[in-house]
Parts: sequence; structure tokens; C-alpha cells
Amino acid sequence: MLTSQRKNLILDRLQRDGQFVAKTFSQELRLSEDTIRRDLRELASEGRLQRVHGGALPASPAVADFAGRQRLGMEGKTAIGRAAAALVQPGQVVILDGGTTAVQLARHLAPNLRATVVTHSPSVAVALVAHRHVEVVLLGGRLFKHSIVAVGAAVIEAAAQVRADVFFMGVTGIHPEAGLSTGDLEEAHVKRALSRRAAETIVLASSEKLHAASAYVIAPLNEVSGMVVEVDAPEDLIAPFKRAGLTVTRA
Amino acid sequence: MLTSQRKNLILDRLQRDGQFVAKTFSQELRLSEDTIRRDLRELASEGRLQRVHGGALPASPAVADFAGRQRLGMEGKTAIGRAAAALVQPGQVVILDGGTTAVQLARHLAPNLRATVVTHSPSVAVALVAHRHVEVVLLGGRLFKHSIVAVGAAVIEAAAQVRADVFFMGVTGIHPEAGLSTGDLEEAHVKRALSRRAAETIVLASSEKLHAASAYVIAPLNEVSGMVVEVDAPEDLIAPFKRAGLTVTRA
DNA sequence: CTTATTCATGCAACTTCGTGCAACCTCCCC
DNA sequence: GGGGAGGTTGCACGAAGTTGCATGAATAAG
Repeated sequence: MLTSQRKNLILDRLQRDGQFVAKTFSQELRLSEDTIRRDLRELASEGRLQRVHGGALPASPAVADFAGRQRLGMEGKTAIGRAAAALVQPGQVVILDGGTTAVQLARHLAPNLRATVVTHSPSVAVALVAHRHVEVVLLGGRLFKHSIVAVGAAVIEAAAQVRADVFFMGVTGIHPEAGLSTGDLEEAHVKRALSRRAAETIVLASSEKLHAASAYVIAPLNEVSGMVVEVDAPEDLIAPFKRAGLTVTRA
Repeated sequence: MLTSQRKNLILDRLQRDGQFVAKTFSQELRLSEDTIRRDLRELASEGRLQRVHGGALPASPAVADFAGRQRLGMEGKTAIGRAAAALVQPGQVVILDGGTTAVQLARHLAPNLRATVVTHSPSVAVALVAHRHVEVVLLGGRLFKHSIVAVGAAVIEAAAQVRADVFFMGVTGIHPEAGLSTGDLEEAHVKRALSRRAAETIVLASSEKLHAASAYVIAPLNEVSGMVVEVDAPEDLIAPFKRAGLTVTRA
């Protein structure tokens, strides 16, 4: 049996059964589990299925993708969210970006805090329903499922109505020279627009984002006033940002 | 059964029932309670559900808040959602209201359906992230937490950009003489505006809404083209609407 | 206050995972 | 036909993940 033939068979099974167990299949084909696992790994890296312990599940592109990212470094993101939440002052108008870290921020806002949160992320909006005293303003637009945020001209237009005190921005890369960047052009536009509607911009930067750069530039570093990083972020990665004048908060 | 599959199942149950009992589920799957509890702990730490003594509740107290409402007649609402989802034709532009029934509708859209959904409900938007082929447009505005929908002039303005084929509306009352009504003035305005942006309006009417009237009028009956009711809705409550020319679909 | 669940934790047995490695195959060029 | 490059496969082994049980703490219910 050819490798690619076997891979197709795996995908067929996955579609048919809604699940795929590596061990069962290896016995059925009388091949070692290693071979099957290798196939699964490759298919997963092509995004054609979602790898899980023991086998695989169908790839539901956006969700699984997002859920996967969500699990990664959840601890650090929660800590960053909590620390950033503490930076919000009573009565402020805050713009909150999308992403898991932002949702954690929303979750950890002090229960008695009175503030207004403006967001283009439906997830953040839903998370804030739990908060008694926070007024939520949702910015609408086309939903970009990969990140679960609204994007496009509509968001930018709606944001123009807002003057906020601070914008908490998520990025995929923050680099001393390259500045802030993210993986989607539309998202980069929206982040830039939101940044310009706030007096300050604070970047939520989990460790893997430090000194990384993605395809689309959002803004140079000098448009950022601060960043929140994990408590154990290496000092030598942080130093360049401090030199650039950013206020660095450790979670 | 794969671990992650089990976790998905837990989340599904939670969505479906609005609650989750560890012991019951462990017996059902013939696994130790420890395993289930471990899953719950992990899901809780990812913020995907809210851990409580004995089991779990939906993550966003948003939904938990709903949970009271949600558990009530959930079966009927799911059925209505499914039936209404079947009314959507490929390629249509659909406006979807907020509320539990609408979320069920979103969940039950045929997986291969290509369509555009316009909504002012962040919950609906999040639910549709899972759908591969549906384009989602989010209407922004101030978030009305009780119903988890955006309301206000911004929504109405954004809706003005849209010409939809059909609007699926949730109400708190539909009455032969009093027409459609709901419990909040702002919401009534928004529903009316959305209704005018669609060629047809179809009301999602679980049994307790029939012949009920709430404080704020949305529109008279003649602006409605159809309604979806539970399969066992009493014929004598339905007859007046049929006489008024509405197409009644039984779930 | 008492009692019965339910919970978190540590532990041991077991399974599954990733990596490096060697054997083997196929294809292609000489 | 010889031989090398590139790819595939199975195995070994240490790492990581999963599960059920025991224990004592925490919680809900009467």
C-alpha cells in the first residue's frame, strides 16, 4: 500500500467515524503504530486533521485551531491577563483586542470595577456579560474566524466614534526593530486603527511573541507605551523594549 | 474513546442541558469519576466551563445566567432551532436575532450550507465560528447583557447596510391582536429595524410565547411572514396566526 | 452538628508519543 | 548492472500522557 493511499484512507475513516484511533488502525493494516502516527503527524501539520492523544479528530479549521492555540501556554496567558486587568483604572474607557489573552483579561477585571470596554471580539463580549459593572460596546464587522474578531472597514468606522484611555493589543510578534506584527493583513489594519483611538497602547506579550516578527506590520514600537510579559520572561529579551521607553509589567 | 473526544462530549452536554453532573456521566461512560473530574478541572482551567460542586455549568455566566431560562424548554427550543435552520436556502443572506433559540438555529445549520449570517448577537457569532462555510457579519453596538445582544443606534445604522432574504426573530410574546412584543424598549427598536432589512420575517415561537404579550411592541402581525412552533403546540393557539396569513412550520 | 458526597492530590500501572537509528525500497543516473 | 540519493518502515528507548485507586480535606445536606 502506498503512503498517500494510506493517508487518504485515514481521512476517509475520520470523516466516516468522526474519530480515528491509531492503535486500531495499525492492527487492521498490520503496520506498526509508528507508521500510522507518522502519517497522523504529517496530516496534522498540513491541517487536514486534528491530532489528539491516541489518534485524531476531524479538523474543524477555525475552532480546533483556536482551541489548540488556547491550550498552549494557558498559564502564562492567564497570568498576563490578570496583570493587565489590574492596570485598568475605574471609569476608564478600554479597548480590548481579541484572542485568548484578552479573554483572560476580561475574566479577571476586578468585580467592582466600573469601566467601559470597547471590543471587536464577540468572545470578549460574551465573557464580559458576567461582569456586573462593565459597560460593553461591541464593534461590528465581518467575522474573521481564525481569530474570532470582527474586521474590515466597518470596525474601523465604528472605532472612529470612540476615544479610549487605553488599548490592550494582542500580537503574534513584538520585535525591537520590526515593531508589532501579526499574521493577517486585515487584522493588522484593525489593530492599527484601534491603537490610534486610544491614548495609550499596551501589548499583551506572552513569551513566544518576544522578538518574533510576522508577515504584516501593525506599527513601530514608538506607538506603544507599555507591555505585559510573563513573570519569567528572560531579562535580555525585555531589555531592548525598556530601552525603547516601554513600561514593562511582569505578570 | 479518545480523551479529547470525551471533553468535546462534555461541552456538548453542557450546551445541550445547561448543566453537567459528573457522577451520572461517569456511569454512562463506565469510567471512574476521577477521570471525569480531571476533564472538568482541565476544561475549567481553559475557561471552557465553570466548575461547581458535583459537576459543571456553562462557562460564561452569561450562558449560566441563561441556564435558568435555557434549561426551561430546551428541548423545544432545540427542535425549533433545527426546524428553522432547515428553512435557510443556500446562498441566502440571513439575519439572526439573539437568544437561546437563535443559537440553536446557528448550531443546526447544515454543515455544507453556504450562506451569510448577519447578527447582533455575539453568542451566535461565536457559535458560527464552528461552521466552515457560513460568512458571519457582526452588527456592533452597546451590549445589552440581559439578552446578550448589541442594541442602540449603532446596530440600526449598521443594519441599514444590509438587504437580507430572511430575518429569524425571537420574541417574548406573539399575540393575534397585540402582534409581536418584547420586554425591552431598545431591543424592540432593534428587532423592528432588523425586520425591515429583510424580505421575510420568521418568528421563533416556543410554546410559552404563544398568545403572550410583553411591554414593548415590535410590530403588528402583518409584518411577519411565518413562524416556527413546537411540534405539539395546541392547534387552537396556532389557528389565529394561520388565519392571519402566516406560514406556520412545526418543529 | 452529623453524615454522606464530592474533591484534590499523590501514586502506580499502563499506554501513547517523539526521536534517533538501521534496514530496506524505489528511482534515477552513470 | 552498479550505486547513490531520497524516502519509507519498524524498533528501541526515554518522555509524556492517561487512568483508577487510596487518602484525607472540603463541601453540601439533613
